[in-house]
Amino acid sequence: MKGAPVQRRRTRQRAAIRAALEAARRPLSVAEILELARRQVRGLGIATVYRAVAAMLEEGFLTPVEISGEALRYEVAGRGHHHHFRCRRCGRVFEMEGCVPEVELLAPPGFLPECHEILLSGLCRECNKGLSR
Amino acid sequence: MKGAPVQRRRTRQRAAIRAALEAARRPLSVAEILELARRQVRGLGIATVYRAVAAMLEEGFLTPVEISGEALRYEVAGRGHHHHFRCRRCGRVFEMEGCVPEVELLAPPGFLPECHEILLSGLCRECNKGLSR
DNA sequence: ATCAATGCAAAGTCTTTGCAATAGG
DNA sequence: CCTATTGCAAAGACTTTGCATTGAT
Repeated sequence: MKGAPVQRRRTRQRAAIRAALEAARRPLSVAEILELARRQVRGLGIATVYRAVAAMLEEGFLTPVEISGEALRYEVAGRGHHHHFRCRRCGRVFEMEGCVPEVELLAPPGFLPECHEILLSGLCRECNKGLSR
Repeated sequence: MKGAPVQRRRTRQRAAIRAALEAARRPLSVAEILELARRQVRGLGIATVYRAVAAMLEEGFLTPVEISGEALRYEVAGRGHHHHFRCRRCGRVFEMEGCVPEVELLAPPGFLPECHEILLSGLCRECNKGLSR
């Protein structure tokens, strides 16, 4: 159901968007991407970000990270299985390594778990430090 | 900063909304609440659902359940700590008992986890049964 | 020279708000 | 009666789409 792979073109906009996502090392929302990428491409339009993100998701460069109610975020794909930590103070979302596969044992009888997501919330290092001293 | 507790009134609309949430035994989205509650109160407006949900959140009757990207859902509060299972086939979200507190050990050094969410995805009992036979 | 990609503005969604009418206490 | 609540419609916030123009190849 998927036509030709569509030939992409390298544009300043998409390069900036890609760079922002790679540099961030954490999931970014469209608004965050726009803000960061605009530093390199002034006048960058929000629609362009949405379209670029859609294209990058399609090509598999990005993966959606859907954090609780908040705006959908995107991160560079292929970083392997991992989870996230959201800081309740600064609102940023960070990647965490490691996993606790046993969580799938929580599934009720008859249910078939195929994958899982773990999200911790609290204070990130910076905010934790800032408050405690 | 919170004025008087505000006196609530018992209306057919809110009763229907409350009943829908209690009967469902699982987190419902605003759209789901509207659909279910309309069976009892025809002409129920979506704005009323939003306002009722907001009021119920404020009084602590409901808790928001923010499942990955999808619409925010709400469930009756006070059922104790638990997690959720989302069926990728029928889209419903179920409650799961139990917990794996060790997940908080995943937090990076310096980070202070305060709470966590675990979401399993896969097939619910009905969908799993339906497919395997 | 092509046509993918862009920027702007219009169009959609979903959620919130304004307001006159309704109805609970 | 008083005013919280409702339903409708208008207003917002966020995302998608249409289209003429730009720019990568």
